[in-house]
Amino acid sequence: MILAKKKIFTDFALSKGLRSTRQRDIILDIFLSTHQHISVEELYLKVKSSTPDIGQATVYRTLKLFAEAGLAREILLHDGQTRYEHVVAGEHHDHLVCTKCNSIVEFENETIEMLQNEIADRHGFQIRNHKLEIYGLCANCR
Amino acid sequence: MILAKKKIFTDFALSKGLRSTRQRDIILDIFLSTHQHISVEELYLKVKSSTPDIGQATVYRTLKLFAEAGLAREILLHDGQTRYEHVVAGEHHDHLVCTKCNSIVEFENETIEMLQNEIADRHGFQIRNHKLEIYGLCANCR
DNA sequence: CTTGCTGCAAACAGTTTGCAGAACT
DNA sequence: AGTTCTGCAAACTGTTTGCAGCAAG
Repeated sequence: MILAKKKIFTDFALSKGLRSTRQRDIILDIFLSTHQHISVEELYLKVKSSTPDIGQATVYRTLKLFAEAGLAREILLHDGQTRYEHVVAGEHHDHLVCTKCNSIVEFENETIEMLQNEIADRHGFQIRNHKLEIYGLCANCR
Repeated sequence: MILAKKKIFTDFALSKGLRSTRQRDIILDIFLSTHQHISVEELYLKVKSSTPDIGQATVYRTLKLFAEAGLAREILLHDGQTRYEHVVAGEHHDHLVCTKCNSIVEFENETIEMLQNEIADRHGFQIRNHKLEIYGLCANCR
């Protein structure tokens, strides 16, 4: 929910002594209005077209903040760009990535999550987050 | 097994009409002698110290060939470098990555692999490979 | 008024590429 | 001989950073 996310960021900003600025508000709004895995460049273009005087360094800096605040997550695919996706509390989805058309299907699987916890426990490892990507051909491309 | 890997590459080279060169042999030897997830830079340094006249462009180009030949796999962690790991036929391991000390523990889990196949089937997706990384704190760092 | 934030441009890091000469078949 | 491969350096791409001015508290 969008308002909830804004609150997460406000709280984070408060706890870190960060200022609330026009740029951050705009970038957050636009980020929240996107879906899936947006690259910094793509987001920058959207921001630019709504508010041309925002620079891309700010977009980079702001997305890092979002990630730190826990409302976005960096993901690395194999296209040389850093992408960000929304973090939804308590939910975690993984990705089927088509290597031909680059489409991405998200899925969730409780059992896999559970197994991961078991594995982590066995190694004395404390999970912060995880990433599962399956590469191959999607239904259309095969 | 090292000889088997060399054969994989020889066969691949043959099928693609690639030449066998001193550089590729040396880089392959050194790559096979490494463990875990070596970055191109690290490998280049090893190569350089054994054979100073090999350039890093060649190392980059050669590692791509290895990946194409199926004996290495590119992995992206969050440190801005592309790393390569060995591909062992029929085996697939995943990673527990410590976000503090950057250590990596490998693990394997049959059940997760199975579940992945199910999920892919359900989406009409044909798996080529996959990547599961769990981030958090290792036993030493927590 | 103080300090953090921003835009700009320059700097950076990792990777790729053009090209002339060397090496393989 | 013909073609692929290599080393070098320059080019590129995505990202980060220094700094002077701007804006929030």
